[in-house]
Amino acid sequence: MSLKKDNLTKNQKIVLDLLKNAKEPLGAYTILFNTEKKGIKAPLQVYRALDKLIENGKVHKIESKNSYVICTNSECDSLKSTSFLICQNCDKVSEIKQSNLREDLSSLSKGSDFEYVNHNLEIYGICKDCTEASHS
Amino acid sequence: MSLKKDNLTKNQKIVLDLLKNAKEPLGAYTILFNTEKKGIKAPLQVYRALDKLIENGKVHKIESKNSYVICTNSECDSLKSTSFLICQNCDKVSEIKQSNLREDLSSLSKGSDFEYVNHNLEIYGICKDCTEASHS
DNA sequence: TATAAAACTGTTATAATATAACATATCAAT
DNA sequence: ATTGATATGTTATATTATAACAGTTTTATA
Repeated sequence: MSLKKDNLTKNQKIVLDLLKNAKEPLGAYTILFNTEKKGIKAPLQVYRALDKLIENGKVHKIESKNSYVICTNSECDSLKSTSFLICQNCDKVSEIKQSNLREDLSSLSKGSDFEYVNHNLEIYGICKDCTEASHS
Repeated sequence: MSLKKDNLTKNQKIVLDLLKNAKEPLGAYTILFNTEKKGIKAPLQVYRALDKLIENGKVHKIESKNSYVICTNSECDSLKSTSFLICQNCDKVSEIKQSNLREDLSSLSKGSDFEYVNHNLEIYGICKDCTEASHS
């Protein structure tokens, strides 16, 4: 029957759990330091877990920060494309869920005779909370 | 009179010249190895030159590749935002020049109560040349 | 249920990317 | 000429990521 098992392995669960509770993106070595008590001892164990979690679409990498966040986009149709709003003040990251972004970028690419496959969008600015805080 | 001098320094020129002639994005250490004959001897000299060139908008960093390209966008209004088409086949990079992208992303951000400042967009796919080559 | 293939683990070492710290030199405005 | 800002040269080190290899567990199926 070969029902592809989707369960996570021990190390993958440890890393995913940490990211679930993180308030901002975490670097691989921050993940390492915070999972040592749970048995993860070497960078490779972290990177291997991250690789699989990214492959599954459960985690994304923020390229411009070399750090990792949990996927919060339940309708994440495209595993390989990512779109983020990153607050320059508090470092919080939120995922953009607008579904037509993919189509928009695809047709934008077509305008340059470029065949779109996936994308990585990182928008920097100030989040709502920080804007409000500065007005008070 | 204090006319802000915009001329580049020796190291900045060396690095910029190399990038001008590059067919694809170059990593900092590739830049280092290729400028040693011109007198650049240490990573820091490369990184410092790159920092300034990026600040001037003459060079951009491709975050997902940790590499650097010359700015080819003459109307580059926003020094800090970048938008690229990156060919997965030949590694060639072209800059997107569509001027309303900035506005589009800004209003997209507003929809999430996020105050847009700048962005970094990396679209992966297949360039025209590679598409044509594969059909022949 | 034996077994082979595939996936995951543990570990050590090392590669690739980037910055800190400090001394000196050059530039540019008064 | 002097000062303040900016650039340079250099050594050391920090940060991020992968290679290589041996051993173990899981999974599919013969």
